[in-house]
Amino acid sequence: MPDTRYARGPYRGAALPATLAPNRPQAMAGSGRSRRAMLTDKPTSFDIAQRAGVSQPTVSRALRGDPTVSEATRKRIEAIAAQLNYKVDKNASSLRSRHTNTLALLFFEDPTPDDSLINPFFLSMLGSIARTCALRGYDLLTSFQQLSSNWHVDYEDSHKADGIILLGYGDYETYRARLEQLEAQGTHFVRWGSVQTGQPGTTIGCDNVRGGRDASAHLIGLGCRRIAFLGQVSSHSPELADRYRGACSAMLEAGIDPDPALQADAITTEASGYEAAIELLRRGVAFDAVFAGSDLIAIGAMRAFEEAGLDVPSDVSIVGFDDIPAASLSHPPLTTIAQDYAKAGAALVDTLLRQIRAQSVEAAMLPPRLVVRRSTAPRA
Amino acid sequence: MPDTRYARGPYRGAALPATLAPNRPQAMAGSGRSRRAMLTDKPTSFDIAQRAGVSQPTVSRALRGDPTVSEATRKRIEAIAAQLNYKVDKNASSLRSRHTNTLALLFFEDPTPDDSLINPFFLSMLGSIARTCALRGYDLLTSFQQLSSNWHVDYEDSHKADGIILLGYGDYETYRARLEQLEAQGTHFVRWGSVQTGQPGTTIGCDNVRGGRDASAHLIGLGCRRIAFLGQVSSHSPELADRYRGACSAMLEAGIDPDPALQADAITTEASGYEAAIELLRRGVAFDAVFAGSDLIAIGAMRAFEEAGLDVPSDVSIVGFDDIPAASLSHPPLTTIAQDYAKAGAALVDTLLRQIRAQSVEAAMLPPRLVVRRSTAPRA
DNA sequence: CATAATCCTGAATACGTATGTGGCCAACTT
DNA sequence: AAGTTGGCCACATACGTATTCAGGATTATG
Repeated sequence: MPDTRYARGPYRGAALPATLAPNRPQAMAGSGRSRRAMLTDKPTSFDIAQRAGVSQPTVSRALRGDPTVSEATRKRIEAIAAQLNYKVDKNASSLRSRHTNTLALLFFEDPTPDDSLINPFFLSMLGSIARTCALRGYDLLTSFQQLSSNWHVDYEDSHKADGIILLGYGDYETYRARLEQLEAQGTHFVRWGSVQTGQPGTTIGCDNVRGGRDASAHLIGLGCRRIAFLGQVSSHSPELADRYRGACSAMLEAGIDPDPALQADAITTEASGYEAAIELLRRGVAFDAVFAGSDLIAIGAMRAFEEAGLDVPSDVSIVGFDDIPAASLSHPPLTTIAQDYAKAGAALVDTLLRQIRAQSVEAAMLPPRLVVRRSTAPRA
Repeated sequence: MPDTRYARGPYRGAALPATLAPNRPQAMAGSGRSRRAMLTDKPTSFDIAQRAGVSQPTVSRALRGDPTVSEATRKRIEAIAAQLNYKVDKNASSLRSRHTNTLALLFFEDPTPDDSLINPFFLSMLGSIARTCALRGYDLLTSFQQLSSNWHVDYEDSHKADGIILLGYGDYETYRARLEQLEAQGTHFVRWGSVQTGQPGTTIGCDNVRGGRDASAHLIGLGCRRIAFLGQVSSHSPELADRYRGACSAMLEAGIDPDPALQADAITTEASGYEAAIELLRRGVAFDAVFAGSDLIAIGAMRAFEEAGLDVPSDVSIVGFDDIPAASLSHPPLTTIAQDYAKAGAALVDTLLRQIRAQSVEAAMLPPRLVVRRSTAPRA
């Protein structure tokens, strides 16, 4: 096998024929370019350079605000660029500079690959993330995938994005394996989730323990003593487990012993919340309040209670978590622990950008906020 | 001014010195490349070529399934590429081939640039569009902007995307100007909205007239005779106007004369629906049913009616439009006209792709579907 | 067996930008 | 006035892939 077959470059060291010049010989002295139709061909930095009487590199530098270009030259170039409606070619720019000014958002929800049932909480987050990206001058690539797909490994390798934001619920064991893979690759990424030590990558999340504590404290303050929790508390959904833990600690502080019979598993869907409430009722244990692991669970539970003839809040007070848009539209409007979408999205984007720029990053927990609506009331 | 200053290419036609070869002289015969650290450097098609004993173009062809590459060669190349975890560089690929395999989604909502109040209908659409893009092998760039921004003109010019999907409500006059600008530029785009003749570009939308007719027919079938409409009917929001027109035609067919006093303006928010219902009550005109221009309007109206002591559906039946997730969670669950998100997203993406591929495209209207829940009931 | 058709591959090069380096000129130093 | 500094800019080139063209090898054809 000849060792020159895979050589880079056209001539492999042989002298170049004098009749061949590299790079667009037809554009010599600008004549070739001007023969082309300006209406169909987007202008390039060479076109701008030609009109401005400068070289192409000067155009590139001027448009990016490089201080080595004089003010007068820059102004002139900017004017011509605007006039010709010139836009920097993103692909060429990224190819040369090795960064894309684009972030990727991976949105996964393993148990529910159904279009319409995307958790509203994450959709609100998406809005916030998209807006923050725009403010920072970054584009956002969005993808909805199964957690088990290989989507995440592609994005940096193929230079589509400079970093990845991970958003979603899913089985935490699968999730963790993916995170470790990303970290091993050296991919820049941040995730939204339960903040715990010893996890791969950087996590931004709500202070779920404190949120759970606040929810319980609110109910206890209303005179409730038998507080049920609806939501999975296994290691597969760390957020819900954290919320439960916070709730328990508030109860213990108030001298209430958390009763395992008052906890029923549910995942974050309305249907699952409905089922969990039915299960709770079936057990026949007394309760005067429900802390639901999420708003969707709470809304499902309220439907079950209504069907069972229980009144919210006079028979049972309910607190949710997330403050999704539907929470204020439910009947009655739901008392809940709000997460600040705007801050959360900004924190995710800014942390990722710091990581991309090789600045120090650290996990962060955002404070939740109790929003009292009409699903909770003092005990009679 | 010398006329060679802006010339393309390094030598401006002079004979090339024999000692200089274009393109990576240090990579001659592969030696330069192999000196670099493989762990930090992503492999290129040259690396694959070297290991496979073929040239770089053959690698490029093989990985894109070009039939001129023999099966044996392709298999070998694919194996090596997989082993080295090689990924085609998106920027280089797009730069050379002049297409990006990326679509852009522009999401605007002019009156409400607020993060949290994004219309849930569009968020559901986003999920469907993202999923369809993934199925078609396209990436999706997402942006939330004001309609008045210049976002849309950038995307094709800077070669970030091959086409644009426009989604959102907003003042139709501003909107139309933007559409004309896009068309003049020759940008590939489709929009979701009211399908009308003589509009710039290609529009995909729900058959709003038929939806309005179905909603009214349903109410008439329940014995309602005084049907109010909540929603703007001006040319600024053509969808709502279409829905109203459909409602009126159903009433006329049933021998009912639409009463202008039974129409109150509202935009697509819960708050606006609430206000419109208050306004309707204030007028003191009798009505036995409400057709709301959207689910959010309907939910706001239900809140107003509850506060006014009116029972839904025994005092007044209500029909919404869109079937957003919250519609089934409201109290009572909302009868509404459903739009098929999955089909809508697929239609938008596929129409845009046809346009990009220079195939024939045409506007399309998707059939709506009446979903009866508990906010409507036969008149006593 | 010569010639044509076919198949496969390599050589050469373009895509449009960003950036390291060197050089020219004017404004300064001693 | 000779040397020195910055300020600005042009030159040369790399980034990694896709594509056109031409040619070698193989097979089909007469």
